[in-house]
Amino acid sequence: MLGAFINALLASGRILIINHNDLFQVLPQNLQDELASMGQVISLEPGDVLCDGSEESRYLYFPLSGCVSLVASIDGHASMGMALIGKEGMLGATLLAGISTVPIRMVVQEAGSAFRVTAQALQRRPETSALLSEMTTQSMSVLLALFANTAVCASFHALRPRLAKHLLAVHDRIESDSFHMTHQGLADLLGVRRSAVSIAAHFLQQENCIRYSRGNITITDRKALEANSCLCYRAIKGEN
Amino acid sequence: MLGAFINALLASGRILIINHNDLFQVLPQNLQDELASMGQVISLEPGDVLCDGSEESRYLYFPLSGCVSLVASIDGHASMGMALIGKEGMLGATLLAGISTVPIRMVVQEAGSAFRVTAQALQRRPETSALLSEMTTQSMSVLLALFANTAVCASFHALRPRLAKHLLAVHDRIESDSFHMTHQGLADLLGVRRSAVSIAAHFLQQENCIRYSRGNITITDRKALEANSCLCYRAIKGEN
DNA sequence: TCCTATCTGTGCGTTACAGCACAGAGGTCA
DNA sequence: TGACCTCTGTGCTGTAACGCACAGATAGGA
Repeated sequence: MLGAFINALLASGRILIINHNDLFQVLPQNLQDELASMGQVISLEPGDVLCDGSEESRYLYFPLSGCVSLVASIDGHASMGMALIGKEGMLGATLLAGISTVPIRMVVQEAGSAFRVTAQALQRRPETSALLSEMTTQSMSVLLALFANTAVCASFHALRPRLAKHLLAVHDRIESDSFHMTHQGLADLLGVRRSAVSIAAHFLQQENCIRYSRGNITITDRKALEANSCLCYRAIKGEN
Repeated sequence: MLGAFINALLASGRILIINHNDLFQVLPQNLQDELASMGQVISLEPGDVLCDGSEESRYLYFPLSGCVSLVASIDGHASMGMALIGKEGMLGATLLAGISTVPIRMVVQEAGSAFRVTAQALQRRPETSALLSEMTTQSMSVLLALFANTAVCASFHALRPRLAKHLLAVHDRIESDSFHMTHQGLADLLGVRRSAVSIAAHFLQQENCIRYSRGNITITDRKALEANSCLCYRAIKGEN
């Protein structure tokens, strides 16, 4: 519903909200205008699957708020969140080159909105086509670094710092200090048992880093949370 | 020294060995010839670092034989092999878009040779420039799938099947059934202790899948090795 | 208000691997 | 031949997380 509202505003020409995405902000105004006319703003609701990895992604998404996680899975069930993308990035470029046999789903984590445009539309005009290929390369390069970090971090770091890192990553991408996320949801993204997350989260709460209750998590002390996260968090902050 | 020999052959115009790389084989002959004149064949020796991740990769590498692993690291020491690239792929595209703060090194695992060319050279001509961007996108897309698989596999699968998977991946990329690789080397790529690899390798030897001694590994029963590997192996075979 | 589904706390045996240490075996070089 | 180095086997304790199970707490709907 938020999406429809934003869309109406966009259509009315009174607000160019798509420049809420960092990638758009750096573009010249005329290019922003042109892009805005090529796609539309949609709303992102938690659990929405923008692309399930088995089909080719027709759309590019530029989140304006909220965040989306890239979830990789094997054996049909074991899965893990590889990266979290918010308004600092884009989605969909990953699958331009064809369908991957290793399915990577794009799942909305926190509600928000995104500007959506088809790759086809961008390819029609030389300027936007050049822009597309540049953004695509850039975006995939960032994802490679994020994926690699996630892999090594998951192998070497304990759950607690990984949890802290993930919570910080979410916090970076939303406006509020609170968001909705159950222990089970976190466990799925971190690739561990729910009970393990409960223990780690309990500790972070005792340390007054966070407060949570029935799926509502609040970051109460960001500095303390950073102190409990692994060094990866700082390492990848420059990445986006 | 093998590289120099190949290079001499190439220069002599008597052999167009660069089409040993699968990506080249599909190109029209005139484009192959043109590309061949733009770069040179180099030899790959185990341990060679083609790019250490801290500098921008000036070259693109198209392996003709042997294999190269992409190694990601964190905290300065903990590291893990994210993907193995042989003559089915290319290297260097990953870092075209800029320097990554998550360093990914390209380390030669098995001796061989590669065709090397600067991105700059390819960008000079429209045909090769278009080819470059297509190969880049394609290559990064493959890497994303491989990275994701490595991450999830490392999180959910036991060491033994992962070891088997890795040995199969090496076997796929070299001519021989034997290759040089110590338990310590495998441990570094798999992100585990050397002693854990020793135990897993010992088991695979008892199962008559492999034989090894002082760094020389021989695949004696590929089918049996496949039976001991995780399903990931089959999943990613279609990926390259 | 009660019922029910969801979310969280927690316990316990099991397992895989960490982390360390040392011994023995097989090459290599003097 | 002997000294040395590298590679592998193996043993030990410690521990993080698995896998499972169940109970208590909370929210939301009937």
